[in-house]
Amino acid sequence: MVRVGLTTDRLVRAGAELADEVGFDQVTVSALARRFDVKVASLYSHLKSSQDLKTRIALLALDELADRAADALAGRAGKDALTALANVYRDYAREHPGRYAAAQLRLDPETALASAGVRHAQMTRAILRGYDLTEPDQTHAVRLLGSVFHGYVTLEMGGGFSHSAPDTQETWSRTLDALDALLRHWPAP
Amino acid sequence: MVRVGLTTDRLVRAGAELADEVGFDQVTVSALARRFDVKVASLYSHLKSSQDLKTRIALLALDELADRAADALAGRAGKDALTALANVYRDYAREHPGRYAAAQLRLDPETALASAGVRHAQMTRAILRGYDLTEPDQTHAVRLLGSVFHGYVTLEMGGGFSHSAPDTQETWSRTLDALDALLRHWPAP
DNA sequence: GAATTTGCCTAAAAACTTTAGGCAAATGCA
DNA sequence: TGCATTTGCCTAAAGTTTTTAGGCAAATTC
Repeated sequence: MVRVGLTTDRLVRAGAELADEVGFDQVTVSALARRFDVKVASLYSHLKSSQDLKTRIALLALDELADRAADALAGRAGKDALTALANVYRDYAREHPGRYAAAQLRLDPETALASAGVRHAQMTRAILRGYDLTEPDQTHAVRLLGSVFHGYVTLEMGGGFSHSAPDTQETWSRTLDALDALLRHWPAP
Repeated sequence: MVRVGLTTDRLVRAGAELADEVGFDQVTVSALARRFDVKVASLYSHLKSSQDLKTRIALLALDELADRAADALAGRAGKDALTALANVYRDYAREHPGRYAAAQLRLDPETALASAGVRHAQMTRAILRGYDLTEPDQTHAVRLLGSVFHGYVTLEMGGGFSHSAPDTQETWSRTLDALDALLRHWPAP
């Protein structure tokens, strides 16, 4: 009996690829076993459960996204940085729809805190150093940017914009213009 | 054998309640049958499939949301209307998390066109009549508003904002201030 | 009251999840 | 090198969900 060499890591990476190919909600322990040509039960030495697999894929995606974001932000500031970060999210979602969906998985609070989610918030905050916002407003702005990035990407990928006229690339760049303008002239309460 | 009086409509409404209680992804034909104390197969006279059930719950949610939005917008304009619409989404998501999740279900294009999704876009556009935007910019703004509303509500409900300081109500109202300011001074390309 | 339709049933197959226990390959150690 | 232990994948089996097919009795129609 030849051993395939399964590890949690290989399984999670394969699960992420599977997610991109067939959709995150189609990722199943059975499908993964099939992909490795191995019996289903064998995966349970490496994964606690189906939920465990999904959580690990989510954490992988959050990590990859944070790495890309860190890369993109290096040496940039102001609108340049804003655009770069925004494009990281949008491009990642297009290249890896299954992983992006995974990154949206609701994590329990402890897992969330240990995840790269924290890095994401920090990087968004870093962008705001290029603008002139006082502390409480920075937090509001971090949340607003997160909402726009995530909301836009989700709606665009879900086909929410597909039936109307101006193409979405145009809206995307106008949205970034608008956000930049907003951050430069953040309204008082 | 007493008849329970199942109909597609009752099943869908019960499915929506179930979604709010246990989460949309836990909604299953089996669970629904259990709730009516009826055998699973009996539901298949009223529902084509599990997917069919989910789609119908999504359509119900979109409809309810559109009805609430129409109500809220009646007699309002400008920032007043903007705030009202935004709060409809946020409140609905809080009151009916399962239904709100259902509303995010990806529908096939024909179903989407027949859904209340169209009404949502129209109402968002109606708000923009209170601001001074030319045609292509209106579409960009509709998309931006949709992104912010959906993104914010999703992140807030997913706990994405829960570990930081200023409370989310404050961010929400500052976000609406910011959007209002942005629409009043929409930047040229 | 008989005929038809309708509603819920039993039965059964297929897929996924998860646990328990087994055997052989890999690894560690004298 | 040879033996003991650990590790990796296996078989077996039970539980859940989805879906189809066919049956019987209640409700509706005439």
